[in-house]
Amino acid sequence: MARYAKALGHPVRVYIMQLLANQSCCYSGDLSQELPIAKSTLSQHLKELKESGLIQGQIEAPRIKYCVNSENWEEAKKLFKDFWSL
Amino acid sequence: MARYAKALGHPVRVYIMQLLANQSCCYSGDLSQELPIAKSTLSQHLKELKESGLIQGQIEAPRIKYCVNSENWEEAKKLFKDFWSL
DNA sequence: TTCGTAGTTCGTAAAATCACGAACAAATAT
DNA sequence: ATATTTGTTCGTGATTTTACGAACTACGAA
Repeated sequence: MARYAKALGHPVRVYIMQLLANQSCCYSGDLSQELPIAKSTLSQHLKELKESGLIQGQIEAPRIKYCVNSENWEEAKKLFKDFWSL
Repeated sequence: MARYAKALGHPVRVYIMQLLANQSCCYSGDLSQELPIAKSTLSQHLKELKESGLIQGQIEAPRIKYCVNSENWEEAKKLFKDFWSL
């Protein structure tokens, strides 16, 4: 729970997850264009999201596709659902 | 959203909020007994929860009663509910 | 008034976070 | 073979977080 919450504890990461929650997958480049941060900074945020388990990345040709990690996403969802009594 | 998530990004603070979610109010001393951390550390966590808006403290005789800040709690609840599509 | 209780604030230190540019790796395109 | 695109990793700082003990404040009890 705290691990997932921590991962969502930064506006950029919330933004990314909201995007992924809608379209389930995206490329780092897409994010890079929309967000006013350095590529390396973005990469770091993606890494943190990956380490939290919320997302996973798969190589696809020249770029990397980031997707929600469904299993952990559902786990987190349940934890938060219970936490907020939803 | 990120602000609330960040506040919940530590096990001790999650514990405190889970407790408060059930009984709505508690004293720092109660927490101090249950948690294996220094009083000052606990005080800091409570301060962060206060600054995030999730709780509020009111002086009551010699001790301080911490309660859920209902308004912000509901706001956070809604934000998370929407975020997770619950 | 003096003591004990409850809790905060201060000072300190170690670790983690956030952000950037530069250098790098891997694949594709020219 | 060289250049371009895509993204990671490295090195560096500034800031924040986490944690502790010690000192302090405020209140009630003896």
